[in-house]
Amino acid sequence: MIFTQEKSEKGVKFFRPVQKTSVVNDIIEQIKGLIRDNRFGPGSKLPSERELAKQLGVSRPSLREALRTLALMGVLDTRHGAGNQIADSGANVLRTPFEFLIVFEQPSVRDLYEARELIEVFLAGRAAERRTAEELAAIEAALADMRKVLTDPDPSAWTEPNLRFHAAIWKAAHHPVLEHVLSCLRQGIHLCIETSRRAFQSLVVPYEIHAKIAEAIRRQQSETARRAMSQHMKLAREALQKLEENSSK
Amino acid sequence: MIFTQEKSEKGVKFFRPVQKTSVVNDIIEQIKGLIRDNRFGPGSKLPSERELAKQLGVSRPSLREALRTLALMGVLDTRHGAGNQIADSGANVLRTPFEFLIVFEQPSVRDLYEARELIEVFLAGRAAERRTAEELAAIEAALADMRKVLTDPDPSAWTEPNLRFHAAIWKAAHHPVLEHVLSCLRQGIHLCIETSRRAFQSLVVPYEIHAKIAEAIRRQQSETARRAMSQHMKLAREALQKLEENSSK
DNA sequence: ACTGGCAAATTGGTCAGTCCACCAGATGAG
DNA sequence: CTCATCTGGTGGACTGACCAATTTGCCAGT
Repeated sequence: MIFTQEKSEKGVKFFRPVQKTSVVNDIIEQIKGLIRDNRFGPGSKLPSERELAKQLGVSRPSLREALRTLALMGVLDTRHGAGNQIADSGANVLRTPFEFLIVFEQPSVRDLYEARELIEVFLAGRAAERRTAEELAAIEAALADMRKVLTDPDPSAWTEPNLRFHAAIWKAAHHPVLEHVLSCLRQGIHLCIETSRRAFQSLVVPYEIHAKIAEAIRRQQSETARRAMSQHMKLAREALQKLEENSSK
Repeated sequence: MIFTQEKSEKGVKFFRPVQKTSVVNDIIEQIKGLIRDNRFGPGSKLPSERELAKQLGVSRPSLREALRTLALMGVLDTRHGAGNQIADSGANVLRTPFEFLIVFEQPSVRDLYEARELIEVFLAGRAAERRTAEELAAIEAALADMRKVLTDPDPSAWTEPNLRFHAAIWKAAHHPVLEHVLSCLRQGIHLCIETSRRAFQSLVVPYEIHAKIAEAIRRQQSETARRAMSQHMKLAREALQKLEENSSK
């Protein structure tokens, strides 16, 4: 047994001159801690890289490795010429990692869709329970826009309000974690949404389902919202499946 | 106005000397592509940093920023002295980002638990449908170990087989994406599992529920497995809630 | 011939300094 | 007062160097 814990502490007056595993990991942990303790709120600006490097007692390249990592993960917003600042929300934090997850596990589209269905139905139910008046308005506004483009010759006009409709429901559910997970899932099967949409001859049927969902959320009927969303997912899944069968023929 | 865009291009004949947004982003995209196309299988070793930097036509610091990011996301395993190698699986890819997500959104424990419940029930149902004989054996082995420690004076002995039991079910569900998401959720509420476990006077009741889940999975009764897991989650949630009430008093 | 330990080569970890591109606020002309 | 321009600050990227950990293989001792 060796007892050598008391290293002579230099007169450190800055942050904490690194102690743990690697310099970069330590920097990241420190910044994470600062965010957690609300020392840096979302959107607040960090000191310049040169200044921060001096305070942390590390070189700029090392600091940059840490900042880059955080930026890539969506924790920081880095603008050339301007500075680094904490991101406004954790909306993008899962994006890049999720892409790698899909690259690694290479799940089937069907599995992704089932996961989406699971969470989407859940959030629809919660949205019916917790939506505020403003959030309901956003949902119904998106629905109205969907109605407008029902007869639009360009079917891609449907995409934007459709996306907005679902996103509004997610927001109304007040569950940011699942919201972001779902957002990543949706991105993973984005192509499939596009293709399955084309499987419908008419947009009238899907529109009516969306309207049913919105109605249930308006009346705060959780179970009805869940059923309607479930029906929506089921139809979309079937359309997707039909498309796969056609393409495999 | 100065027009100085056409720098003389050195004779680069290696990979592709960077084209897009930033150097680091481009490197990450290239490596991601290499993994996706199975040019680098899981566990395979990358060239040394100096070599890779030369091939990519970038400086070592830039390359290191990229590698560091990938390492922190769990895509790469970096060992000092040895080299960089692709991770064995995407198991850790979401870990760190998820921590940041929780730091950012600061969700309530209740919300996290609801999310866990949602996915856990879903996976239990799938496990009943898709488990292989080996996976069932792993589940029942964990259950047997849980039975052994029922009378153990040290309540923390319960934790390990309990964790193994759930992990075995996740594996048997064959849905890696949701499995990893759930794993991160569980980690986020890890403390709560510990505390809620202490809320039970006896471990007999929770053991019986686990046995019920395993039985349903054995008989491949999906809906029964879902109901049992749902019951398990409900009890744990109530225990957690009771604990919160006591601590707030 | 075998084995154990030591040393050199390899590779990641860190640093200092330099130059370039970009953004923003100050500054001066209209 | 308005607007174009300039300048200081900031991030982006590179070079070169040195340190530290690991691996490898050679060599001495058995």
